[in-house]
Amino acid sequence: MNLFMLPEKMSDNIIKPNGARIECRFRLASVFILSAPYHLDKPFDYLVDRNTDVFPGYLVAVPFGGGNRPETALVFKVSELDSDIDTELRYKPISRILDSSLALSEEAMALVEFLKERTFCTTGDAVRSITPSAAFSKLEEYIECVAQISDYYTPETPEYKVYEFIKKTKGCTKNKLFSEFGQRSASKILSKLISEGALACEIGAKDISNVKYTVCYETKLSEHEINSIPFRSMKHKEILEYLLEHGKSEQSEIISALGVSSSQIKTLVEKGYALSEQRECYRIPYLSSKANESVKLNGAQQEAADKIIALTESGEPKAALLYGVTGSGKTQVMRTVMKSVISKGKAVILLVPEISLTPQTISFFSASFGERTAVIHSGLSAGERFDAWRRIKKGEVDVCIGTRSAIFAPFKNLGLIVIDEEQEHTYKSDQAPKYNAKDVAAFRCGKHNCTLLLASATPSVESYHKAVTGAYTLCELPSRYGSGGIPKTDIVDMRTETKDGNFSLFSSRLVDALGDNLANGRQSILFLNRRGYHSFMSCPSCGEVFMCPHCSVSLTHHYSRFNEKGYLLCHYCGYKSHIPDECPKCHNKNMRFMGYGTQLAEEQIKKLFPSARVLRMDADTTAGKFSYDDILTRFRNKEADILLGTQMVTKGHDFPYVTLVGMLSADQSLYVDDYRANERTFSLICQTVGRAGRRDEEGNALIQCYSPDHTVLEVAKNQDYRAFYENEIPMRRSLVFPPFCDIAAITVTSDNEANAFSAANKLLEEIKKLVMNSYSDVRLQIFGPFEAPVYKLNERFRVRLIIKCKNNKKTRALFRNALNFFGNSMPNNISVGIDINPTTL
DNA sequence: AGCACGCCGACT
DNA sequence: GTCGGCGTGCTC
Repeated sequence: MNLFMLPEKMSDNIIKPNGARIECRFRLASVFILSAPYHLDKPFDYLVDRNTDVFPGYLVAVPFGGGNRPETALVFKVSELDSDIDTELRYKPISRILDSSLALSEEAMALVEFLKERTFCTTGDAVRSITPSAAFSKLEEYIECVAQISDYYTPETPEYKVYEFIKKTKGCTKNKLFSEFGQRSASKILSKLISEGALACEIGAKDISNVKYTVCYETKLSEHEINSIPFRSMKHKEILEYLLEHGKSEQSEIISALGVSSSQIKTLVEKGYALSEQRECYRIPYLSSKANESVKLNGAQQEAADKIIALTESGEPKAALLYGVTGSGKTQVMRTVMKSVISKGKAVILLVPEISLTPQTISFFSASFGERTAVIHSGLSAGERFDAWRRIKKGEVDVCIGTRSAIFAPFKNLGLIVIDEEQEHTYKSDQAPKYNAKDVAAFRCGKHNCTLLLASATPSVESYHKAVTGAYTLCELPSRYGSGGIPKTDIVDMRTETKDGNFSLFSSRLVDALGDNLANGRQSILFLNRRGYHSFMSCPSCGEVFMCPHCSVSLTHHYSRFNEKGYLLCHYCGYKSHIPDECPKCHNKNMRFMGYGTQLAEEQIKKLFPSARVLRMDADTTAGKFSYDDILTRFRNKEADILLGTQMVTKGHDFPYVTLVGMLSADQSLYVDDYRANERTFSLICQTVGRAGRRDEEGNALIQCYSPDHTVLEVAKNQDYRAFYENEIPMRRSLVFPPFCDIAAITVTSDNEANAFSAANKLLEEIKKLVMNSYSDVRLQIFGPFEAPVYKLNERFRVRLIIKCKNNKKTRALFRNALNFFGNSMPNNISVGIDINPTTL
């Protein structure tokens, strides 16, 4: 039985009497439907005409499902079809081929495969992240009348009415019919009339209208000829003179230069005095104009640059870690290496954290590389993103500067990938596909035989470990650039402040220092970490913080229906504890949850220094598109005395007049529910302290905290990364945290609490079974199921399994297997997701 | 995920 | 009768 549309000429497939087959008219294209959910993300085969050019990587429109609704799909294989009518009838034909300029290259296909394998995402998720998917046109079904409706239907019948409606409406879409006649009856009538041959359905895809054009004009006339024309309007003469002087010019240029209108220029074209031309144009958000100032590298910088350049010339995939404290001149080294690679005709991707992608950063690099620079970041409009992508694909660009997603920039000849501030968590995507740009970078380096350069003043423990163990080449920049030296850093014990009756956010020392700076007309930066939505519990008098006895991360407060106070939970192993009435160490009954915000700090500071000009910078004040940069510029121009903000203030902005930096509470990042708390705190302190005194004046840094004896504070005070690392690595090893394992967070979500838990338990059983049987060589340590940190979100309950594992092929196969166990029918609205090495739990 | 199909109760 | 709600099952 066959319900599909029949191929038109079945006679082509007749088998000859001697048994030899005539070459089939069709081939078979195996495709993935881009909108398919995980369990439907498998190959579907469609017929494609033998004479049509279709190759793996092409995007096509196909009819899908019972209603044959059009779907965009990715072709991954084209194969011969056995010319057997029965076989052929099993497939539907492809509707159409989408613009081949969007087709995925061989490397792009490999990247799709990579993302699917590593992040458990669907083909659609992968394709959307590596192509400018906004360029995909929407598919629509247009209904047309192709024959007279049968006399059988009199004008009163609904069939007749539908037919007439379509006849009246030009380009009637299926949705329009549905809204007019109701989905149920309309679709019934539609399929009836289509099968009777009166109507036909065609899938339309708007071709990429996303390309923007500008009009250019030029003139072939000489000055003499222009002068001899009897112009009615002097404007016309001006325009021609302008064209004579400037050569081929864009319409917008002429308009703004001469104050003329476009119709005046068009008149000249009509009269034959000027020629017009459509030129594809790009929407480029930032333009570089600054001249390239070349800076001489110092000895260590030159040495590091030479070492890395040698790697790029090896013709093999290599990786290097460029480590140097704030102000040691990493950027100069990066730029030198980039220049060297580009001079050899290769392309470079430079990834920076979102927050550092300021016009200053962009122009620093684009000044060196000029017009052949593209910028990609999340704030781009769909059109801008598409344009950048096309320029890169056409080979018009040597450097792509951008945030996470820029790692997919479609260069064909990569020579170098640089990841600045490599420890930043923004390189990990927290939406599907949950990839880490570092992993993608390593993969692409393998494909292109190019070099991966990670740069940081405070490398991640994982990366430094790789450098120490030899997987990465380590390049160190020891000395601080300039004569300022490391700022004088002091730790302020807030416990004594509390004992002395000072309950404000500012210690008396910080107040004094701020007052001095104000009096001397110098600037100060105050940093307050407000990361995370969960509060940990601590004792204000002795600084004790409740930690998980098994994981050395702080316990997090959760609400509970059974106990009004709630309880404390470890997000790594699920350890639960009741909320204590008093501090177990000093028996203080005043235990409290930590956490306060920038607004409170701003209020307090205005009370302390009514005349001070304060700029606040956090997620709230930087909501506007350019407000972030605005604030930084205003501060740099000395329009304020104090810059108060969250992590944004710590990034590598160079403020020459800042001599004082204060961290209001360094502990806030030390006791978050994360095994990387130490690493983050160290990094934050180093970066914050680095803001002070970048020029010749000595800077001062004050670090306020409740646990001044903590090792991390001690080593961060001296900016001693090596000491931090030596302290951290044995802890990671003994507690089994990365780099000594990988962490898979499996989240089961359901609108029903009990269902979520039972599904998580089923999944747990399934994983255990798999480990017992065919995956006996996979070693896992499983925790849970327990409530996810955000237990209830959007009326859905989230339950977690945390699995320590080794992220390799076999382990991923096991997870995939376990996921497929839920397989085709996910019961009761349950969904499951895996995040490997998530940044936040 | 969508969408059809089928079963059921409510209603012009 | 028919419209519209929801449960079930399928998608080349």
